[in-house]
Amino acid sequence: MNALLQLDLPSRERQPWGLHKVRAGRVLFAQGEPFHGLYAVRSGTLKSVFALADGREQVCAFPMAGDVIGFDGVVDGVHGTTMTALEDTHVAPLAWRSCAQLAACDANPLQHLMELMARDIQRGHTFHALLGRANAQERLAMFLLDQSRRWHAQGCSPCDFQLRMSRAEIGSFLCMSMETVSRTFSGMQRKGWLRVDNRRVILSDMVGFTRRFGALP
Amino acid sequence: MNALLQLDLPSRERQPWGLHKVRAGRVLFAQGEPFHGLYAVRSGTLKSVFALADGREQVCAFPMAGDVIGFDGVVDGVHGTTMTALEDTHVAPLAWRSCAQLAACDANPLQHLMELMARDIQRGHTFHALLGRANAQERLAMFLLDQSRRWHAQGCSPCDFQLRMSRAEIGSFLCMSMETVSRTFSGMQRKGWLRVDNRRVILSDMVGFTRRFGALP
DNA sequence: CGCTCCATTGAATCCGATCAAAGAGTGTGG
DNA sequence: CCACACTCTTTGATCGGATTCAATGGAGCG
Repeated sequence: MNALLQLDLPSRERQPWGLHKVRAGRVLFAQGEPFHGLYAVRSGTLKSVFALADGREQVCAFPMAGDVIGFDGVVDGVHGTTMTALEDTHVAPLAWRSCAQLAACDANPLQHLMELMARDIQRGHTFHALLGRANAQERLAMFLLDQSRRWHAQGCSPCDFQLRMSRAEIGSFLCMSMETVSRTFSGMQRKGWLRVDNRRVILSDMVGFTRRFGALP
Repeated sequence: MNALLQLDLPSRERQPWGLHKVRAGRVLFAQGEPFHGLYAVRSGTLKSVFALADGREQVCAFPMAGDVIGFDGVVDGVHGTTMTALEDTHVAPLAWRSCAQLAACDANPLQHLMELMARDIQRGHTFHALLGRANAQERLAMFLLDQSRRWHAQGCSPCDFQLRMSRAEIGSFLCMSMETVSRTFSGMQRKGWLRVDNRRVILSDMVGFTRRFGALP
C-alpha cells in the first residue's frame, strides 16, 4: 500500500502505516538534517523553529493533528526547520520517494499534496499581512481564534482550551516579546473579553470576540 | 507538447507556448477570480497584493523573470492575491489541468513544481523571521540585497539597478511606512553605504554592504 | 505649462522592547 | 511530605524606534 494514499486525512479510524511516537520536548527532525519525507500529524502538537545564522530562533508554526509537515525539506533535500514536540505526539511518516512514484498511478493524492502546500503558501501571505498591519492585541486575538478553531476541529470546546506553548513561544511566533504577550493577555482579561489562567484560555464571549477581531485576515 | 514541460526554467531561448503580454499597471489576475493555472514569468516585474477584508492591502511579493506565480489559487480554485504588472511584462500560462494529467507520464516536472512551491514556503519562513527580528535598516538592506541578486541573475549589474516599485510598495512589502523607507534610504546614503536617486540604486561598496547585512536570513 | 503622483524631511506621539524584580508553578531528591 | 531549584509568568518603569501628521520639493505626463 502506498504511503501517500493516507493523505486523504483525517482518517484516524484506519490504523496508519508506520505510526511514530515523539515524546514531549523531543525533536522529530532538525534543521540541516537530510530530508527523507513528510509526516502526517495524527495527535499532539509540535513547534516548527527556524534558526537564524546568528543563533536567534523564530517559531514558524504550531502543527497539530491533521497537518502535514516537512515541506520545507523539499527544496534542497535538507530540513529547513527543527520540529519539536510540545506534548506527546504521534506522526505517520510519508516517504518522499513514493510521492514521486505515486504520480504515475493516480493524480488525486498529488492534487491533495499540492493543495496542502498551497495552503501553507497562502497562510504565509495572511501571516505577512497580519504582521504588517496588526498591533499586539490583534495579533494575539487572531492567534487565539486560530487555536480555538483548530481545537474545535479536534472535537474540543472552541471556548475553553489549553495552550500547549509558552508565552515566549507565542511571542516568537507572533513577533513580539514574551512580556507583551503576557501584558496583552492581562489587558484582554481586564476588559472582560476572556479568562486566562496560565495556559488555559476561556473565551467566555465567543461571539463578541469574533465580531471584534474576526474581520482580520 | 505539454505546457508543464516548460517548467525547466530558465529557457528564454526556446519560444514559449502561448506567451502573454501584460502592460504596466494592468492586472494579470485578481483576488477572488477563478483559478485556471500558473504562469511562468518570462520578463518584467509584477507585484502580488493581498487585500484584507477591511480594504487594507499588503504587498506579498515582487515576482520577476524566472518565477512561477499563482500557487495560492490551488487551495480552493480561486486566486488569493491580485497580480499587477509594475512594467511591461511577459508571462507564459501553464494550464493547471495538464499538471495533474502530466503526473501520469513523467515525475520530473512534478518534482520541479513541488520544489518551486516548497521554495515559496521556505521564503515565507525566512521572511517571517526577518519581520520578527530585523529593524528598518536591516529590512531594507535585505530587500536591496535580494533585488541585487535577482537583477544580477537577469544579467544586469548587481551594484547598479533600477527599482520597479514605489516607496509605498516597498514599505507595504517590508511592513513599514513609506516615510521610514525613504528615511532609511537617506540614512544609508549619508553613511556612504549606497547612492540612491529616486528609483535608481547604486551599491558602491557591494562587499562591505554584504558583509554588514549578509548574515541575516 | 500645469496637473498629479511620488519622494523627502521635520516634529510630535505612541506602542512595544528592554531591563528589572517578584510571584506562581513544576519536578526532583532527600 | 517537604525543601529546594528551576522555569515560567506577571507586572512595573523607562527608553527608543517607527508611525503619524504635515509641509515642501521633484518627476513624469498629458
